[in-house]
Amino acid sequence: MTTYYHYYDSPIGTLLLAGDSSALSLLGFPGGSMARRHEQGWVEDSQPFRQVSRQLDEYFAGTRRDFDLPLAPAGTAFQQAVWQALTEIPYGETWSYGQLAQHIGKPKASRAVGAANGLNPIPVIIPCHRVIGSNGKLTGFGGGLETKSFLLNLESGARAPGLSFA
Amino acid sequence: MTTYYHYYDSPIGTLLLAGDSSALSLLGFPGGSMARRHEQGWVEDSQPFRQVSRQLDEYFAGTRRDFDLPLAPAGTAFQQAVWQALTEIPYGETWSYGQLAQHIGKPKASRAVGAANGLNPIPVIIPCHRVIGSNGKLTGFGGGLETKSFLLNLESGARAPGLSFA
DNA sequence: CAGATCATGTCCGAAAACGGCCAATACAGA
DNA sequence: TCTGTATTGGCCGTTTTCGGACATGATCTG
Repeated sequence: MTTYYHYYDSPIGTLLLAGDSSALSLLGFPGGSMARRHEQGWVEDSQPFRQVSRQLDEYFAGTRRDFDLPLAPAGTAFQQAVWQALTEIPYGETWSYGQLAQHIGKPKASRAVGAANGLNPIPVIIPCHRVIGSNGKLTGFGGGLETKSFLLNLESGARAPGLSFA
Repeated sequence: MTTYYHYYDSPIGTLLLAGDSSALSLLGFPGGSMARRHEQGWVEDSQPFRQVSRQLDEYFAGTRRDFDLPLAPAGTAFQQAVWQALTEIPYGETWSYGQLAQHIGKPKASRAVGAANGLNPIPVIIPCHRVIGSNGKLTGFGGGLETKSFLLNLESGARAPGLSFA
């Protein structure tokens, strides 16, 4: 099965898109601690990512609230459950790791949820940025906390998204 | 890639042959400690094993001393090296595990060689039975020591192969 | 309020266990 | 002496096991 990839320019930097002809399996930040680059054997081709790119355009423009794309993130059953649950967090809302844990029927697995969250292969589209600590702190994000903050601001409808941490 | 299998009757019992359309990757004894059976998803078909069967026929009849077949044993680099070296032991000869270790350039790895030997996926054809202890004892064989003895007797040209252990 | 405790799934590195070994000893028997 | 048979300690790759570390949070203790 051939894996295709394509670099997409966005307000939060250049993003790596990758997947096969039927579904997206990876969205990576080239920089930061979770840096991902295309691997040997992958084929550069923007064609399979036309839908993805369009919907990302709309999302960053603020005109799209939900993604409608075939996704194929690879992970364990538990991780799949977590990522699935992530897609059920409404645009603009934030849940705590504990709430997410409850939502998948494992109330005490909040920490494991955090770990699974950190391994989300398709951030932004699978909105792991909508999960924050129960005390309101952002606590972590593969693409950097600034990016997490940016996304939350974007979704909050702020006219001029700042970098308000705290 | 489809995996084919076929059961082959031999003087040392029924043998399981398995592989893809291009190479043999497994020869298993259905009984004994190292018992192997065909797995789910494999396809029964004697066709891919015509060459293998013919050469085994000749080998057991005593009219073939070397096999000429495409093999694809799966294993680590070290194991591959050991199995490769095995094929260089002449018919009828026996080496010690230490000699084999030397032959692959790791004189002190005789013990590791023994372990790799025990994982040989294609016994008989890859002649792991030609390796014995430096003191002359047979020490071990997946298909049972009797089988190992039988094969060595066969290769020694004995008219009526007995089960001389000692 | 600041800290300690515990529960949870997964990954990763370290450490230990486990063999189809072998050469160097130590001894018992002739 | 000269055998043959146990015992010991070292050697090597692979597999298994184990202990932390995490994008946490409710509860308990001082």
